[in-house]
Amino acid sequence: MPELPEVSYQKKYADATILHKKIIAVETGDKKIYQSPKSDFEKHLKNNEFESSTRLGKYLFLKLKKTGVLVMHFGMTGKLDFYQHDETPKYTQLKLIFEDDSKLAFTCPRKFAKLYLAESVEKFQESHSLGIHALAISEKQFLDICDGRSGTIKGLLMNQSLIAGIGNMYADEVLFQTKTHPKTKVNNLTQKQLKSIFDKIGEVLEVVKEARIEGKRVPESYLTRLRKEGEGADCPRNNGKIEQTKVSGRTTYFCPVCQEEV
DNA sequence: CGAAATGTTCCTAG
DNA sequence: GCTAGGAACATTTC
Repeated sequence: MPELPEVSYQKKYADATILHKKIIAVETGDKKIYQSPKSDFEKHLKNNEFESSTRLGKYLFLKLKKTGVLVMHFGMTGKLDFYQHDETPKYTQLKLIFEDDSKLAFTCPRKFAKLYLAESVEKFQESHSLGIHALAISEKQFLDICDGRSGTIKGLLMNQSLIAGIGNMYADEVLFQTKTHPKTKVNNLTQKQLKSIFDKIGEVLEVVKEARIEGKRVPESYLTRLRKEGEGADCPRNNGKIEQTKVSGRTTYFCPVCQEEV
């Protein structure tokens, strides 16, 4: 459940289920998930309640009524599961039991997720050198970030310390929508191309976010939905066959006809 | 059986 | 400091 649109879905889910309910019990799982001692989590969460939630990049922040914030990073496979029965879900790493006997499980089979306790969203952003939230960035901020960079555009889009929230799938989508080859060096892109990439970041994330929240599919014109078909799938614009390569160490899908290499 | 999977971090090397 | 590439992490799924 990892990139910004999926985290938006988790935020909506949390808002609809767990706010303003007293936590009466806390059960913790694998130590590697916890970025502070597990006893701290138990101490801070028990007899407390969540007041509100915020999202920054791929992180979800749950503000506690007493003090501080519970910070969630979903890794590749983390998600929230709210339920009222007695069976603890598989792969539960954190379980909270509320006063009304409802429960929240934070599950993660691959255990790449992380949980933190922080004083505030701002302090966490600073101490983890998180960049600007991908849906809050201005065109000028984006152009400033691009200025003087020598790496690939895909690497830049996925760099969380520059822009927070874009991962492998939606970096590919933005570059497909702007007909940019993922290996293009940032300093070889014109201002006009960069502006178009900026526009599509907002558009792609909004469109996918809506789709995730509403439980709808992403548009037919999107590359995202072809990822599972892999190489050889037809380009949504009927221009060629989708190819696969590696950029910045990640599996990258693109259409060699639409996204010509420079 | 082997490979790959929406992420981050750490290491090496240029 | 920036960037690329690879490995590691742990488990499921194809």
